[in-house]
Amino acid sequence: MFDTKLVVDQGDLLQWRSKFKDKNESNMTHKPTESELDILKVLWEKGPSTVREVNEILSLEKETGYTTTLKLMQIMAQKGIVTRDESSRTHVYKPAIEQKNVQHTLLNKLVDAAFSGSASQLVMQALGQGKTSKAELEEIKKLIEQLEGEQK
Amino acid sequence: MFDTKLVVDQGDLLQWRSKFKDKNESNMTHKPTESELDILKVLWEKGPSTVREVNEILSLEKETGYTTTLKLMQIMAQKGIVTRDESSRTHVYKPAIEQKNVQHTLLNKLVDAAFSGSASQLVMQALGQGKTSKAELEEIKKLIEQLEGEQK
DNA sequence: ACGTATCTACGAAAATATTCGTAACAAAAT
DNA sequence: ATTTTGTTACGAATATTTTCGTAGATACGT
Repeated sequence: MFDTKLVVDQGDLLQWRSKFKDKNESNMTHKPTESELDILKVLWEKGPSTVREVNEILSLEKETGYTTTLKLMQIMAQKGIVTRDESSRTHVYKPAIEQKNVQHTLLNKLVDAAFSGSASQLVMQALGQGKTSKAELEEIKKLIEQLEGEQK
Repeated sequence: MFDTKLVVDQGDLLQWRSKFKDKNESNMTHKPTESELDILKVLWEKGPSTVREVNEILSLEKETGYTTTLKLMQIMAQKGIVTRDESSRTHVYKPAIEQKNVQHTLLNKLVDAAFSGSASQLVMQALGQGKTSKAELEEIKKLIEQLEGEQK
């Protein structure tokens, strides 16, 4: 028997794994990379956009080559983080994951990684920065009261 | 005139920049990598520790080679993220940056990256997860009231 | 029709982060 | 004294993320 087909190096294996993931766990908790998140941010805020539009906005912050943005968005499409409308020549991309979901994932990661798992620590640190307006504080207080009511 | 010394490629330049940073901005906002953060977490929680101790704890979560942990901690020492006591043969490492600082940095990064700059959005999302006890909610409410008092 | 601008696809280089093998040495055990 | 164990240092291999150059195709202006 030949075993040629069974010879697989680790690199291939890892690549295969991530492809598998992509296909089968489309509703998993995506962890966009930092650059990907930058792009998502634009799409969430501005709605469906072309590569050029996204690149223009990113360029305000940071020198960013057009093909760099293009490539990233292509990768994101492949990963299922965004979808794109290819009906016209210049494709239009939109997010395929909700901002809420990503917030949820990253928040938990942060709580776990830097706040010893204590969400309230994180909240207090966040409030302590003085960036929160009186109205927002009121709103948060309301939420807390509501939550306290729910708890038995 | 010779201009040989002025020929510098981009790779070198970037490397030089990061070295410069390391030397001169020791109190800058360090952005530990994910692995580095894992290690810091242990050091913050357990206090000064040896590589073996850290590695043992990390191994509970995830297969982690001893020399991998060692190398990471050496790099961190070089970056100034940790310091180490070399007086005995087995070095003892301790954090050189405060958990508060890292929390602050990462929190701001997250607010900016995923919450469109709105800290209150983040807070509400965090509270909404139902992971916060009644006592903690009370504490947060007190903080809010205190903050409201301060604001003119 | 021709040239210019714009777009996608793609591969590969560069930058960054992580993992690990090996050597050298010191301490401890036998 | 010799072996075994534990430790650091270090370089290199892997993996991941980011950047970019180039080719080919399509639209647009003249």
